[in-house]
Amino acid sequence: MSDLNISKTSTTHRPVTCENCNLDNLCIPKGLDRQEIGEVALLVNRNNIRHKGEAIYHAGSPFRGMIALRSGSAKLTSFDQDGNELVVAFILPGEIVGFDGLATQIHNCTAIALETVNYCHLPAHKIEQLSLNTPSLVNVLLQRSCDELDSQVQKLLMSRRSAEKRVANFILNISERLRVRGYSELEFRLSMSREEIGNHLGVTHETVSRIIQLFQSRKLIEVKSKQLRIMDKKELFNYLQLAH
Amino acid sequence: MSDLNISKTSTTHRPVTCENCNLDNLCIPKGLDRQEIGEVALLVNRNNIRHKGEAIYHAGSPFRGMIALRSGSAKLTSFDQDGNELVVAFILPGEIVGFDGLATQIHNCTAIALETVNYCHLPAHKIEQLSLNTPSLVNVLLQRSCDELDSQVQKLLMSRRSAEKRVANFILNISERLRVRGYSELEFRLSMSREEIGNHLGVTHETVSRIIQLFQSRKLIEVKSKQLRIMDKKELFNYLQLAH
DNA sequence: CGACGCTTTGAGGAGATTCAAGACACGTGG
DNA sequence: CCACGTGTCTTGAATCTCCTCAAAGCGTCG
Repeated sequence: MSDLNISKTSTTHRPVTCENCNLDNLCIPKGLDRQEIGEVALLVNRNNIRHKGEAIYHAGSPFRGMIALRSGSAKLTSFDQDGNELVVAFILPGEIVGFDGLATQIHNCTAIALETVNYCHLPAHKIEQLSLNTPSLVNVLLQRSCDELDSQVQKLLMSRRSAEKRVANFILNISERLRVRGYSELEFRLSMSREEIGNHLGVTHETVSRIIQLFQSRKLIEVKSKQLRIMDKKELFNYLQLAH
Repeated sequence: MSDLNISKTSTTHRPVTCENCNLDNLCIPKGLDRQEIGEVALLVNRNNIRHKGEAIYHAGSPFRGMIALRSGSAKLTSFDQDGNELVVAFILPGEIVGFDGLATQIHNCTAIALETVNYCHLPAHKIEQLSLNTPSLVNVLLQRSCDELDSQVQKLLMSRRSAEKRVANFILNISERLRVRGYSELEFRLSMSREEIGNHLGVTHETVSRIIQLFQSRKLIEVKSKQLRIMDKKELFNYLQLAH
């Protein structure tokens, strides 16, 4: 059972809306005031489910709107002209996808569940509606999309470093994102395959495997299949600073 | 004298504003109606000049607002913790920078002129102002920022291909962007150094140089220092399709 | 005209890939 | 509950692409 599947929703019996969602400080509502959150909440479809391997949306299909993950994890992928997959990002609870369809109104990427996911959906036509009544929503989307741009630049910076540093950074990055979401930062399950990690980082799955074993042999981490435990976070961090 | 410096502004003697700018179908006004363009035009500072090597804004400084290049060219760069430069993008007339400061209100990147540039400036505080009177402006910014995200994904896809393909794609990409802007698509001046090209593509300047010479020896291009002529565009394009 | 920076070219080496094979984990059905 | 089969992960050896280091050529600008 994946750590990411553990339900963290409120224990009351009221239906969960944006107002009482535990992810409100991460997701679309971040930065909106109470009233604005209420307006968004009215337009969001909740409790959509996808199982492992199922797509939330497909590249080439019309813009569906914004998707906010509530539980589980997903990957955002793109395909080149030969059909080769590129894992653009891994998506954790509270994170938003869909920007890849906003500019052209056609999705540029495919979002696929890595395990059972529950997500909220703000449909495309309701975004236009909201942008008239609640202009600050568009501001929020602009903010999030620029956040994405910033993190793309970070990924670009990492892509110039060695395979070891990329893997170390990947582990620390996932760890930090889980921590912010209230999960354990030192012990978690990697819901994606070595192949998908490698694809995302720009190395082969063999290289990922070798580096994970190397980190294990140096007592930086402990790995049993997809389960991962960080044993020496500080030293793992040092890896990123080292020359060479 | 750089091709990019050739003035393409209207030949009338009226001052240039967004309404009669030749770049209106590329820049911020793209997608806005006449009235909205007028509103934007009132808030834009025009005719800002920077010379080669000068910064338009610096990483770490407060968000300046959006910058639209009118003539010349620039590079958008980021720096890692060791001060290593990463060339995130090259900027041509009609293109917009500044998104890197929008999310955090602190610029994440530095924009530097590669030759004398003339740019328009939509100050940060006026953006807030516009977002109230002209909500569609924020929509436009959201569109552009998602465009940027799409093109980042394209760059990510290219970064998985061989150095030769990256250079071929780079040349074709610049060529296409110049064409759309009304410049010659087959003969132009590369305002950036081999070092900067390599940095942007993730290869060394020696490798860029070798590949440019290779393309020249195969009669795909003709290069004299920074001046470049595409001799066989079709064949250059084929390079991208080939396996291996 | 000289000096500096940018570009080109060469030789050797390192890091990551490719190909191949074996180990392990997980889900299915007996 | 265990045996089996498939897909994922690990490990090894050979290869290759690109980098590093070094030096020479060229262009540009004071």
